[in-house]
Amino acid sequence: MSMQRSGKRDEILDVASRSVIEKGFAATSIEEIIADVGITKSGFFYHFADKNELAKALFQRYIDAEDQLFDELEKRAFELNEDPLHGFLINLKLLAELLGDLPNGHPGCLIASYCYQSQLFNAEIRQMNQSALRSWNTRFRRRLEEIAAVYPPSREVDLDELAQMLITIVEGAIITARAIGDPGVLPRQIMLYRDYVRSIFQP
Amino acid sequence: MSMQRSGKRDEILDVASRSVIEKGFAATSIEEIIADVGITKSGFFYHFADKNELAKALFQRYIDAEDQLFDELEKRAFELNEDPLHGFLINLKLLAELLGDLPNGHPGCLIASYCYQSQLFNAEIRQMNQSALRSWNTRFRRRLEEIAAVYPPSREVDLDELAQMLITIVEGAIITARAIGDPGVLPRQIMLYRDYVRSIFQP
DNA sequence: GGTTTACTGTACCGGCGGTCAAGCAATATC
DNA sequence: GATATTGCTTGACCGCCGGTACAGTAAACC
Repeated sequence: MSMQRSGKRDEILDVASRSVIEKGFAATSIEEIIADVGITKSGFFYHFADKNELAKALFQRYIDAEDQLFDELEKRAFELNEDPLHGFLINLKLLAELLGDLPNGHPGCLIASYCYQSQLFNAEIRQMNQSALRSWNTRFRRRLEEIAAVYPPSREVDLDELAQMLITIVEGAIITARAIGDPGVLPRQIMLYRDYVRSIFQP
Repeated sequence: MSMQRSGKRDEILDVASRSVIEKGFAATSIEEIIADVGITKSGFFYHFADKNELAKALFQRYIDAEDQLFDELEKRAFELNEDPLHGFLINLKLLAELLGDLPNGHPGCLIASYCYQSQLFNAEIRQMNQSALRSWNTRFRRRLEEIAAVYPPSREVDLDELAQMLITIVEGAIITARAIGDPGVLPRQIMLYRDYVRSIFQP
């Protein structure tokens, strides 16, 4: 009986993460998680003080994974074309493909999920949510500023808002995709955004 | 003591609707609703067989209100300018103003709220969700088709996807607005969509 | 005057989030 | 080889909440 240190904590996070994305945080019961993991209730509360602490850990995990994903996509895109505009357009194409290719569309976004149940969480988690969104916004805005420096925009547009538009569309598309049961919405909407960006910088 | 017929049912819906938009459905307890309304638990279950029936009624109410709102905005817009493109652009402007003007930004969208907690609800509600989104999509696509008939698009674009983009952006903007605590996101994102539409039909 | 409508009152059930105290086996430290 | 620490288990318990069951009641409608 090999007793790996702290093995159950990760198992809890794995099981909980799947359940939360599928059913939402509120509908994910601790009793269900511990049954899946094969652990007792006290075992759960040994690792997490309460359900909020579980939410926090899940959230941090999700944000880190998304950050890494964005990093990799950006890197691959700009390896293919180092021009700021065309690199970004490739980046968007890769993003569209990735989000369209996942098993059943995108698994859903914890940001939005948590946002709609914000009263279930404390200020700390809402703060994490906010700073994650801001950091993604900054990431995309910087890319857009690099583009604008080389390709003067055909009409005046606020680059911060344009960066926010990508996040907005991804969040919104996840919702509509789930609601109408068509995972194709996500890649198609990203491609529309891509078309819009191109129309601004390369009319 | 004037006993108006079925008065409490509406009161329940009013109170519940406020709470659901603010906190989410799961975090809205029946006990809290009945305390606010000043009713007993049995009184609640006289009107609604279970919490799911409450969700259904709230949802139908929300969809009807949104439908009416879209109707009015459209009517006002096309009274100001009957050209399909300019009428639609005014329609979007009015929508942006309305959503930016509401007390604390938009109160939130039940569609998305329910979407992220879909396992809490039964197939009937998911069906309502789906058909509401489809009908809004059709509404906007028809407008875009009328525009395309007069203003041939500068580049090929799927009008159904373009219609879906508006819904996607509104849903997404509600989320980002809430998450970063800036109600201005909603009108600004709609105005970006407006700019995109104009760039397609009137480059 | 009888039925229907719109509730109230009371009592109860099971699931869930959460708490508390004690114990125990494996590992790390002295 | 004793001792502390880590990572749990066992088990008992609390209060809130969704939901059920059923009897009663006052007004409104026919």
